[in-house]
Amino acid sequence: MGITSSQVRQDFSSFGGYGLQRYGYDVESLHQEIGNILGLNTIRNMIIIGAGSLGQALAKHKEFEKKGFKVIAIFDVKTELIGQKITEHEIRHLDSLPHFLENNQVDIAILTIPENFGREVAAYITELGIKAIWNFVPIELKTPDDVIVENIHLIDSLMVLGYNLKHKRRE
Amino acid sequence: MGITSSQVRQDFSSFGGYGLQRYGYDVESLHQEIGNILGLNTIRNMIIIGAGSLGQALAKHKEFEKKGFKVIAIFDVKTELIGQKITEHEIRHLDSLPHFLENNQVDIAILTIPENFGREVAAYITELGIKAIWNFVPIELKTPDDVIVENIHLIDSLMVLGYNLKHKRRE
DNA sequence: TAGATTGTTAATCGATTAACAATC
DNA sequence: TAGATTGTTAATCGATTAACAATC
Repeated sequence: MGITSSQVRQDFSSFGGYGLQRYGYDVESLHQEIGNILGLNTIRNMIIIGAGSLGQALAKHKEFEKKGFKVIAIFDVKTELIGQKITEHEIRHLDSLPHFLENNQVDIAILTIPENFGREVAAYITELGIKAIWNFVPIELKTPDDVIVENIHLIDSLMVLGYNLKHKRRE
Repeated sequence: MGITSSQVRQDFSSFGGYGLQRYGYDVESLHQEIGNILGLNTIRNMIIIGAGSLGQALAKHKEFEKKGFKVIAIFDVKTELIGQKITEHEIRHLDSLPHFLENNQVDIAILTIPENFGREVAAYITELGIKAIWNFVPIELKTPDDVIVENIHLIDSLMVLGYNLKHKRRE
């Protein structure tokens, strides 16, 4: 992974000692422990907001659930999409979100909507009590202090790649 | 964007001076200049390897081309996918890649294949002369020194979000 | 000229790496 | 006990922030 042994030990020790001097680490229990730290043993319910091709692709992705991240609903505003089925989920209208939240625990909202709706929808869902956003919209969301945002900015990543390609620089 | 004015000036000055003291920056020409640095005015031809839902979603994404990143072909190995149309592109068999490369300039390969094929396919395409990989496979690719890799590790990002959520920490 | 803002140097901060003592 | 490897302290490195002189 391009990481030094020093860094590995340094990082592990932030969370406590997991190894046995002289013998090394027990891979099985270390793996388990890291999973605990990351909270992989608890199930997180996620909703997808924006049922475009990216939103649909994420809904179909199977790897997330294996790590405890479960998609429980998909929302959009386009009437032609409402009712359509993606995997086992019918696309719901965003207007039904407040009602949905009353009856379901939602831990994370995945934002895969067009750029121009980004701020508006982010404000809407945080007002409804969403505390974590996985943001695929290429903008910096301004959210209340207690809301956690994790960004996936695809175009930024691609531009970094383009820059490195132009300047022939690795990573 | 949560960046200090110091950092902005520091970063700009790495590439030269673009501002006028006392007056500030001319946004239009600065924007143009940053585009030049990132190479946004040159067109990059990209191919998608792996026509699953994620690969298809990226093919349909319109924002990349606006920044000069153009998808010119999609490859897979699943026979039932070959010939199927995604936007204007027919899905081609990966075996036809060498022939395709003889007749087309490819700057970037987008890897959206299952994890277990990651290393094998990366080795295959770098051997064929691909110099840049936008890697969506959740592994660290080992590639020759002159190959540029930019990773999008979705599950890592999601786990970071999960961690921050558990420990109630912002960004 | 006076003043606002850039460009640049210096200080600070945090993360990575190195060194080494603790210990199983 | 001897030696290998962890855990931790110290050194290094790079990036961010602060300070300020240059200048339009």
